[in-house]
Amino acid sequence: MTKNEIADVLAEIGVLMELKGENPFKVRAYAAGARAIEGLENKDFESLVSEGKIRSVKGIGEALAAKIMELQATGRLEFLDRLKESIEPGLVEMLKIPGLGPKKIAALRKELAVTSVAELEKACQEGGVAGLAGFGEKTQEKILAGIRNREAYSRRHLWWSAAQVAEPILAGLRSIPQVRRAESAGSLRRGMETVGDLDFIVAASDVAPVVEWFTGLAGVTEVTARGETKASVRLEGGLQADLRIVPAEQFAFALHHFTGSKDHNVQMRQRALERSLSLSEWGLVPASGEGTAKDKAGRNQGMAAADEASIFAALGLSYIPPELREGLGEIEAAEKGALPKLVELADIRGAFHNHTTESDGRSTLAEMAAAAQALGWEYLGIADHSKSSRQANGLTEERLLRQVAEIGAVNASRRFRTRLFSGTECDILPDGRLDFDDAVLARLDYVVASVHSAFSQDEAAMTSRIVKALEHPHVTMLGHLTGRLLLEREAYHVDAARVIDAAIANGVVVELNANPHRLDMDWRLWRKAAERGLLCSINPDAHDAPSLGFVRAGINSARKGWLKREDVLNAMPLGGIEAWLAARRRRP
DNA sequence: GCCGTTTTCGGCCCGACTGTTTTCAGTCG
Repeated sequence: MTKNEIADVLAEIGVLMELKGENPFKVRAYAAGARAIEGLENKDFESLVSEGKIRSVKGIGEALAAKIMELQATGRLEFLDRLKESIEPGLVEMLKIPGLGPKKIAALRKELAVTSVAELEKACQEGGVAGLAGFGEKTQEKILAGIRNREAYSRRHLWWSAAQVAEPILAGLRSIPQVRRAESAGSLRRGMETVGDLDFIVAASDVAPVVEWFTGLAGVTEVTARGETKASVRLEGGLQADLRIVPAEQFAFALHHFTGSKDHNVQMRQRALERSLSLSEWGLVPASGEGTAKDKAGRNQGMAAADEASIFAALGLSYIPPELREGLGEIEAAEKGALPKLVELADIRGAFHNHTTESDGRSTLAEMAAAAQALGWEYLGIADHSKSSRQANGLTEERLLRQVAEIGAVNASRRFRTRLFSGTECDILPDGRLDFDDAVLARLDYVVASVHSAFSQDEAAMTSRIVKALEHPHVTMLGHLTGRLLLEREAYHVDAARVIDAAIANGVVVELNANPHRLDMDWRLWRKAAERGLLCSINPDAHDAPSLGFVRAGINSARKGWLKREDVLNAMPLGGIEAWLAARRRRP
C-alpha cells in the first residue's frame, strides 16, 4: 500500500471512531497520524516502515505504527474491517450534512434507528426528528435543506470562479465607512486550485453596518449565522461566505489564523509553545496565564502586531507568503531565512501556448496580439492545435505554414509592440510520435507537445509515449502533464517522476498550464522538480483574448510550488527568450 | 492514541454561534 493510501485509511479510522463516540483525543490522534505521514516523502516513508522506525515520526506511536506496518505488509487492516462492520456506511454520509455531527447522528441512530440519509429524510418529513431531545423544528428543517442541497453545499469551486465572486465583495467591504481593513483569507488567499468557501476578515469600528451590508448582498440565498463578530451566508450556486469582524489590533492574528492552512497553523502554534507563547486568532500571549496582564475580555495581554510579518518575526521567522502556508516545510525555511523570492505576476513578460480562431480559439491573431500588448507583454506565442485534433479544428501543415507567414508579416509590420512567436500545440500521437514531421516543426519558433487522445492508456504506455515525445529534438515544452480537468475529469495515468527526469535530461520545459480548470503540472510537484533544474513555462492556454489573464491563476500555483522568477521561462525578457529559443533550436 | 529535560499521568486549542434550553450541548472553523 502506498503512503497516501495508508494515510487515507488512518483518516477513515478517525472518522469512524468519531461516529462511534470514541474519545475525541483518540480520534484526533488518527487524523494527526494521517497528516504526519502524508507530510513525509514517499521514499522516506517507505524506508522508515521497512526499517521499523516509523515510530520516530512525531504523531505516530505504538498503536498507529503497528497498523501502518500491517497495512504496508498485507494491504489490509483487520482493525478497520471490524470497525467498518460495526458502523452503517450511511452514518458516514450523514456527517456531510451541515449541523450534524457525531453526537446528533448517534442520537438519531439510537432514538429513531436512522442509519442512512434516505431514512433521515423520511424521519424529518414525518416530523419525528423535531421531537427528539436536543432537536427541534429548526434543526429538522436545516437537516432537510442540507439533504436537498447536499451536492451544491459540498462542492468545491475553482479558484478563478471563487475569486470572481470574492473580489467585488471585498471591494464592497472596504468601501463601508466603518471598515478600516478587509482581506479575504482561507484557501482563496493561499491560491489553492479549488476553494471550499470564502472567508473575509474585517477590522471595523462598528460591527452592525458591516453585518447588515454583508447579509444583504445580492446573491445571498440564506443567512446561516449572524452574530456580534461573525456572519455566514450561502450564495447562489451553494458557495458559502463567512465574515469575521475583529478589533483592529487583532486583525493580523485573525487574518493569519483564517488564512491557514490548518497544518501551517498547527506548526505555528507548536512553535509558539516552544517559546512559552500561545498563538491563536486572538493574539500571541504568554502560554501560562499567571502574572500576565489581562485585557477587557479577560484574556492574557499579548503582543501587538500591525501585520502578519510582525507575527512571524515574533516567532523568529521571516514573512511567509500565504501561498506557501501549507505546512510543507515553509516554517523551517523561514527560520533559516531560506524562503525563495517567489515569482510574481509582474515578472511575466509574455506567454506561450495560446490559440486563435485558426483552430478552436475565439479571438483572431490580431486580437490576441492586441490583448498581449495591452498587458504590457513583450512577446506572445501562438500554438494552435495540430491536425490530429480534429475536434479542435487542428491545423494541417499548409494552414500552419500559412500562419507562420502571417505571423512573420505581422512582426515585420511593427503593428504591435508585442513580438509574436510561431508555435504549435502538437499532438503526441498514441505511439509517442509527433503529429507533424521534422521539416514542418523546423519552421517554427517553438513546439508545445501535448496529449489529446488515447487517455485510457495504462501508466507505462502513457509514460513512455510522453517520454518519447520529450526526446524529440524539436519539442520545446510539454503541455498539460496529466490532462486533468479540476472537479470534472481525472488525470490520465502517467509517472510524473519519469517524465520530469526525461524533461530535465532533454532540456525540455514543462508547462504549468494556467487555465483555471487545469493548473497542470500540479504545484505539489514543482518545488522538487525546479530544484533539480526543471524550467517552467506559465501558459494561459488562452482560447480568447481575455483568457491571457489566466496567467494569474498560474502564478498562484507557481508560487505554491516555490518557484522563483529564474525558474520561469516566460519571466525572461524578449532578448533572453530569443537567445534561449535560438540556442534550443541549434542543439544536436 | 500521543507526548514528555519542570511530567510516564494528565493533558491534548478554544471561542462563537445556534438551537435548544433556562444554563448549555453540539457543531464549526
